[in-house]
Amino acid sequence: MAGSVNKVILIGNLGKDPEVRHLENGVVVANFSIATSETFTDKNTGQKREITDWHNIVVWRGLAKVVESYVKKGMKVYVEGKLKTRSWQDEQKNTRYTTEVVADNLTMLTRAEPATNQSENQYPKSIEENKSQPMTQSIQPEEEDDLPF
Amino acid sequence: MAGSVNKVILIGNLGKDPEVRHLENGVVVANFSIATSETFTDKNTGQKREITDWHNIVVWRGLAKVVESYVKKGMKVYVEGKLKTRSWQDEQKNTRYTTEVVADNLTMLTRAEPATNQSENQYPKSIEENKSQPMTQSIQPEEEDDLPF
Amino acid sequence: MAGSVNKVILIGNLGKDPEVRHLENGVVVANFSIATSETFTDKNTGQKREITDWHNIVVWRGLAKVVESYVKKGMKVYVEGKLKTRSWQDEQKNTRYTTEVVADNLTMLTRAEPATNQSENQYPKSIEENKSQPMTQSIQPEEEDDLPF
Amino acid sequence: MAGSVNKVILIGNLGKDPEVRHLENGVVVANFSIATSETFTDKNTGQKREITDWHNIVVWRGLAKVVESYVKKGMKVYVEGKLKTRSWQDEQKNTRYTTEVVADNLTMLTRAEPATNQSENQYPKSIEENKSQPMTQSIQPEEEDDLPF
DNA sequence: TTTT
DNA sequence: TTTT
Repeated sequence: MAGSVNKVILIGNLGKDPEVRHLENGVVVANFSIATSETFTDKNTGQKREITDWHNIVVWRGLAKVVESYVKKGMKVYVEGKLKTRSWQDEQKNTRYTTEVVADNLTMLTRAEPATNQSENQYPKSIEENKSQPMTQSIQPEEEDDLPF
Repeated sequence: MAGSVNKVILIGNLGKDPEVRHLENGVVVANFSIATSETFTDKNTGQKREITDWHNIVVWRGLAKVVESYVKKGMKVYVEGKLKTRSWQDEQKNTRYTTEVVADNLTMLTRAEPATNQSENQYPKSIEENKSQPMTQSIQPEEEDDLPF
Repeated sequence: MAGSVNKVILIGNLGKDPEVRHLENGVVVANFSIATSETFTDKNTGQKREITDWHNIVVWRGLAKVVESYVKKGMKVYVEGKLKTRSWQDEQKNTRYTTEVVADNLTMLTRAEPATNQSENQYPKSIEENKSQPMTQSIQPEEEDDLPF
Repeated sequence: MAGSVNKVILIGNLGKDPEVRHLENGVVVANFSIATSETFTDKNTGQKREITDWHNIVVWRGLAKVVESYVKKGMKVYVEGKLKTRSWQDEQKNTRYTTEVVADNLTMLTRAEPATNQSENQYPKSIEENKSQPMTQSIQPEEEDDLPF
């Protein structure tokens, strides 16, 4: 179909570290999920309540490598991409559907630190060295809080 | 969580007429799906191929009434809303998930004609006359209140 | 500055045919403006009124060539791009500012017909025939290549 | 015109504290500007360069009151709104144009501290105490009514 | 599973 | 005028 648009814009925090796979052909894929939330007033109780939505994000190739190196649990990110629903077979041979956001733009809104498999902060030296490397392409770290006003 | 954004922007065509339900409390809900597509070149064959994605749209209340009256199969619409994934139980008591776009803004990009139950094109005269009228204006939701999505 | 986003999404109709320039270095630039409008109720008179906003669009290179060939006065287009404000000197040597949308994505929402210099509707037959052809496909910037999502 | 869309999405930092005016009819308006930037490689020198764009933001009513209380110089914000160009007369009676983003949604991406008139960091004690409070939640406009932009 |  |  001609003349269509498919665009998703999200800002949210990662619930876990990304899962990164290096495919046999050398292509890299990263998956992670981010939470957004909204507050509303419960009609019955009059109380404020918060609803959290979780969004599955997929990134490919160069962007996946950046995610592998810099994006991790708890960080806030801006994600721009397309909605894609893919089908798969479950164990009972039912067709099931999963909707994901295939991101083609990602900006970190939290200060970046190199991601590690040991997310409990025991960085090996090689990762420390990454700290002094320039950031890859359009993706840059960002200071979110503690501004010196 | 503070500081999150959840926004989807789609332009696509309806595959079928919307399904509209009038709930017992008087609230109206409309569901429909729209297709977006993108073309890409198949790496192996060098051929152009088209991938179509289908998106489930939900609209509530006043916007649902407009959909009921004016939006139907084949029309192209602009939809703006939020990504929501809801869980439900299938017959085998498995938890399953469906992702939808809950729209809070909808603009018809095809000239509107009143929707009918006879979507097979037997328009009464008054509707034929509408064909020469200018396109219906942009539609906004009348309220943004505590919705139980 | 890291972590910034600059995005504009417009759907509107062209007021005039685009102006296209071929620069000495071979680069092509196209300029055109599109109108969006919104209706509101005048507080004093209770009357519905419509406000029209005009937006200056700039497209470069391959996208400008497509605009040159297919986009013309009256067509409805989807435009996605960045806000840019540039300064210039008027005749009295005052610094003045013009804000434009530099588009990197453009989709025709009106059935495309090849643009002509005779925009006053004296279409040669070959263009009339185009009227029955399916809408021209979505136009993407050059860098969107064969991705196997 | 029917079927139009006018949407701007920005993430950037405020260059100065907002200017807030309380109009005679009680309506509040806030103006501020935010910077976005992008980096690119200079074709001639091969050097990385950064271009900063400044965007004029206007917010009305309830949202302006929140800006008055919480948003200030240096903070990073998400802004969603409409592009509006208004004309005015300069001293030489030339018609000039200014383009602004009239925001209807604003989310602080920096931890909020109450704005003060003394923006030179002489916080009274009560405001220091506020520093330990959680970030203000996402801010929505309380109404979308007949605005005289 | 995140975040305030 | 911001930010890194």
